[in-house]
Amino acid sequence: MSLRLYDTAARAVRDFTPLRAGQASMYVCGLTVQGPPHVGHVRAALAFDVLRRWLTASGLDVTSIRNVTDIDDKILAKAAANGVPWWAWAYTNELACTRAYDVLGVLPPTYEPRATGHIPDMVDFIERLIERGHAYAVDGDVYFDVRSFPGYGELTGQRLDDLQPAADTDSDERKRDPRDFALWKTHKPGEPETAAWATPWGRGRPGWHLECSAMAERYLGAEFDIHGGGLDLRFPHHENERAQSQAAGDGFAQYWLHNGWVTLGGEKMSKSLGNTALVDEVIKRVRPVELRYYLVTPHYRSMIEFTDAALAEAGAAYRRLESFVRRAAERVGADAGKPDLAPEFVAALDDDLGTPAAVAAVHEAVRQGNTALAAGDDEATAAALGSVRAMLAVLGLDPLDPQWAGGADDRLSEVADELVRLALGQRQAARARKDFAAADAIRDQLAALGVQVEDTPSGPRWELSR
RNA sequence: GGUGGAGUGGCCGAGAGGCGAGGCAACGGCCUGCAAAGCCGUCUACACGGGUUCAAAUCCCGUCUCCACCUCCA
Repeated sequence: MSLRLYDTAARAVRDFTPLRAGQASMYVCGLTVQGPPHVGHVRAALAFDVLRRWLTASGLDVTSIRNVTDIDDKILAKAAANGVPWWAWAYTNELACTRAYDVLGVLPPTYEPRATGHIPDMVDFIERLIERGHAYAVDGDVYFDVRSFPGYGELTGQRLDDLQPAADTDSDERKRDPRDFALWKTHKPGEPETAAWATPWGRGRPGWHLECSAMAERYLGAEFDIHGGGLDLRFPHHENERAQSQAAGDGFAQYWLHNGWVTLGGEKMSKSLGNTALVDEVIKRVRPVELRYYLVTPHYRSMIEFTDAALAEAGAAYRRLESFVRRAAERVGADAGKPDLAPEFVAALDDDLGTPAAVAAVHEAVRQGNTALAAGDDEATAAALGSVRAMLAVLGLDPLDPQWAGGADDRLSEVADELVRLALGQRQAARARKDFAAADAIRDQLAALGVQVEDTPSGPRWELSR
């Protein structure tokens, strides 16, 4: 395979060579379930969903792990503020995230572990770090000793002495270095008893970074291929993960991939800034598949500005592709044509997941398909249809995938189709006798109902206008 | 203070030394009874100032503007 990926650690595009031939392993940082997901969150999931689909399409057996962080300071704080148990708060939001992923066609990972389900793994991990001299316990807290690990900062090119001192207020005195970070936090008065687990250092809860190291090792082994997440996770989260795991003796990730932001008003969409567009809200205004197209079409490392106009354009562009697929499928059958990927499409995705050029290849195939359709060339139409559907499937955007079909084949829509055809029959009769006023009146009435009529060489067809 | 990004045509959004990505919108044409859809064509852009080169959006130097990370963040 000739896939090349941009590796944050190398600051360069590198040939992708899996550790185990024929297989690929990826760990993607999922969400801290402190609130419902916004568009930025799902962009990350979608970026790695496309990567996963492309690895699979390239013939690799992919194991994909995406974690859920279900215990942390903000979850405790927000749950308390809302008067519900922290675990209920976390689970409610986890379900909301899962719904958002599902509605956008993000394939479920091979496994989705939760931090709270892996406390023993974390305790083992901490013990290993202490034995190796990379961690120390103070009053029930355990810290990673950054000075003990010479490679600290290599992932993001930071030098320890250049970092702003951590603004951690309470525990500076007890740390060997201000940048030392918590592996384990002791239970504090006022925190729920249910948010504490027994350990050799006393009751407490895990620090944020540790869970990923422990869970990646459990499910993917000491070494694995790809570690992904949002750009904001590079430092400190991924730097710390890398330090922990390598200090503990693991090879850890071979490639580090980071996706860019979704911005709103020029600034990163984020919970703390409050400039978020929640997935649930957005999909009331646009179809989920159009939101997916908007998020998947730009390069995954680019920042994209979230605006209504951009979203509308993405919808229009997608409808062009969709329209061809539907018209071609009506003509030659949905499964006509071989699922051949255009060489430009393959080359584009192999080049660090170049979805923009890949999408351009899809549009080119659609243009050829439209020409074939207009010429009544069924063979060429079928070839284009097979190719377009296969390419869109890699991007998770095949309009005929059951994911996007949306309960179309129930009795009600059958009846609706018959009724529209009845009206269209009247219109055809009027056209035949050159009574265009009557014909146009029927078309206008249908349009008023949201039914858009098109006359094609093989007769009129209709669809709901959007 | 340290680290890393970005500025592209009316708009979105790629590219990263020479061959006009793609889409959206607009306009013209073909098709159509008229439309719609589709196809063809038009709109020759790369923040600014220097430099290197036969050739720069792309490399180098400088300037401006914006964003992000170093504290929780996809």
